[in-house]
Amino acid sequence: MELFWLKGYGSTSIAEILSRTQINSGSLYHFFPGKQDLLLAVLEAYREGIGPMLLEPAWAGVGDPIEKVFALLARYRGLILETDCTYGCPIGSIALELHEPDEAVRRLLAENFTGWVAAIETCLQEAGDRLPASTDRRALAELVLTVMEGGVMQARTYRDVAYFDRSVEQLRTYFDALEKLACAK
Amino acid sequence: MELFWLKGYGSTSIAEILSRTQINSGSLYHFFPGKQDLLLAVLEAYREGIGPMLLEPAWAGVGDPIEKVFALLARYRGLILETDCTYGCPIGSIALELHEPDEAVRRLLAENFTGWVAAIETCLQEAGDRLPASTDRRALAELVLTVMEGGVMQARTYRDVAYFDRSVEQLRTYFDALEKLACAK
DNA sequence: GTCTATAAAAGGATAGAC
DNA sequence: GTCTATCCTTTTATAGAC
Repeated sequence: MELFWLKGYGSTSIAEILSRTQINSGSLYHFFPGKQDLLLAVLEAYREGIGPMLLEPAWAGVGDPIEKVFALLARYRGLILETDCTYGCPIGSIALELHEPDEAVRRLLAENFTGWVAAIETCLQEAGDRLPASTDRRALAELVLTVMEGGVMQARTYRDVAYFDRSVEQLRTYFDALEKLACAK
Repeated sequence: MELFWLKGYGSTSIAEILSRTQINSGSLYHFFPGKQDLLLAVLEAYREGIGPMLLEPAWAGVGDPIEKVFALLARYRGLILETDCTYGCPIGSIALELHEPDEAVRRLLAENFTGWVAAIETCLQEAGDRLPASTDRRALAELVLTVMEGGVMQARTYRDVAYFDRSVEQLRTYFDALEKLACAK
């Protein structure tokens, strides 16, 4: 999991995985028929971890549903800082690295996005009439993912978290405008 | 250029480049000392092509500066459709594929983003007081790039252009809100 | 500058004893 | 289930004649 995140799927060799885990070739291949099966397992682990490993820590002590959205983005900001601005979303990176993924891999990538977006969408629904009734909450939740992925990509390319911050700040301005619109009605 | 776009940098072999171009190994290495030098040349070509190959075609017949922003996004929508929703931005894909790029590569990736964003920023400045004076035009231009990259990533992962469309539609709503704000003042 | 042949290493995966 | 040894392919890059 960590090697695929740090180096990417293609650039991680089986030899490196064996050395890192102190496992022998025979044992690994006993459980995982091929390298791609390792990727499938990793993507399943990410999917299962969205709640307990990502959202719950990010949302500890945060009750307001709209603040939850920005608390999650703040968590990514922390990851960017912790990695000296080299952070890449493991799902997004693999989604762009693999140009002709197996259908099973593609589906797991999509399921990861869907799980993430669904959690945000729930927040936006909890926000009720603080957002305009006309707002497509799913589309807005997808925009939040878009902002995270696009912000992470630019922060990493420039090695500067300010690129992430500016996109998030624009998203905040958009939310403020939506709240104002909902209020006016 | 095309092979790196279609297959990624790591998954494109020199042998494939030789076969595709009908060039022999000796000739290629005479001009390009190593594979990475090919990547540098490709990234320079993309940078030089932003205007003539991307913006000018996308903006043909479009005068309104804000419509130019969405015309460019519409161009990407066309690319997504032309590739059966497998389109990946060549710059963004390589930015996420390479986890420890050479400084020269990283800088060229950043320069590509900067050129793209600068063109959008110019549009936003041309929009003048149709946007609030308080709007950070650079940050907003970066958000446009963010939306393109995030939208392309999701459309590709889901193999469905609707994911791109929804993020762009949200961006449009944001622009509408900004224009309304500017008008009210 | 271009050609063919090939080096040298790294890659994923397997064999077969234990 | 785990161990060591190794197979076979692919990969980037080079050698050296022309």
